[in-house]
Amino acid sequence: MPEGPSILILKEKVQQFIGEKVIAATCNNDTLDTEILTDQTITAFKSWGKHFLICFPQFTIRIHMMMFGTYRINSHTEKPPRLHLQFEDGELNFYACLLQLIEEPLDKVYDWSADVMNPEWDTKKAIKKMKALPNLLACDALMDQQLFSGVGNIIKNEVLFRSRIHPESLIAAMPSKKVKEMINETIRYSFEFLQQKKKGTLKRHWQAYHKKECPRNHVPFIRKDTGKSRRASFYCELCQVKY
DNA sequence: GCTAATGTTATCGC
DNA sequence: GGCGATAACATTAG
Repeated sequence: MPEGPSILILKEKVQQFIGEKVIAATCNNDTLDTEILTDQTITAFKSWGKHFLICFPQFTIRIHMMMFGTYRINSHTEKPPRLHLQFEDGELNFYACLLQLIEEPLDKVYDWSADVMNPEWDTKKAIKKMKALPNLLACDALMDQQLFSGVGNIIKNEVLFRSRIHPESLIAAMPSKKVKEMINETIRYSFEFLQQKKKGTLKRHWQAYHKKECPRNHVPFIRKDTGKSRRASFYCELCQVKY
């Protein structure tokens, strides 16, 4: 279900529960002791990349949707939710996700400047981190959640196509101007993704992801599992330069 | 009915 | 112990 932008949409949709007290909570496996949630009041919803964070006064619940995670707000499906939060007036349900209790302060756990959609995003820091990885490929860099938290396979493919970079390019071989261009496009496209996802027009505007041919010169796209993660890349050998 | 897919973590073998 | 490769998990549109 989610790359970073989809988590921002979730965060927006649950704003009504801030300040609400959990009157009951359940978990359909034993990955979280939900007893600690009873009578606790939600102080905030936060996100770091693909992590969705439900904040309580003394701790935070981390939710990761993986590939197939879903949620329902003030409704539920026929299946028992992984996490169910019952409020006086409403309910929140999460399915097929990973749950984790965080007891440390979030600022100690998360580097907010690594989240491509966070206002604290830090391009210079990202470049510095990439320089420490001499064999890093562009496709792996974008998928690395420590470098570009929130980027998934869709954003990766669209960014590489739009900035005309071959997925198997060596970051260290790219001119610094090109690296910056890739980073700027990552931020820009992530927000475009957000707007289009909200409008329901996301798929319609894909230029590379799952596309058959290059919209620039109409040659067939190469589809190849690339990089350490071996995730599918869709790219044009004519216009995407391999550094 | 089968396949593939927006992802991460655990485990195995070297 | 560290590394990479592989398996495991879980959902649903097409």
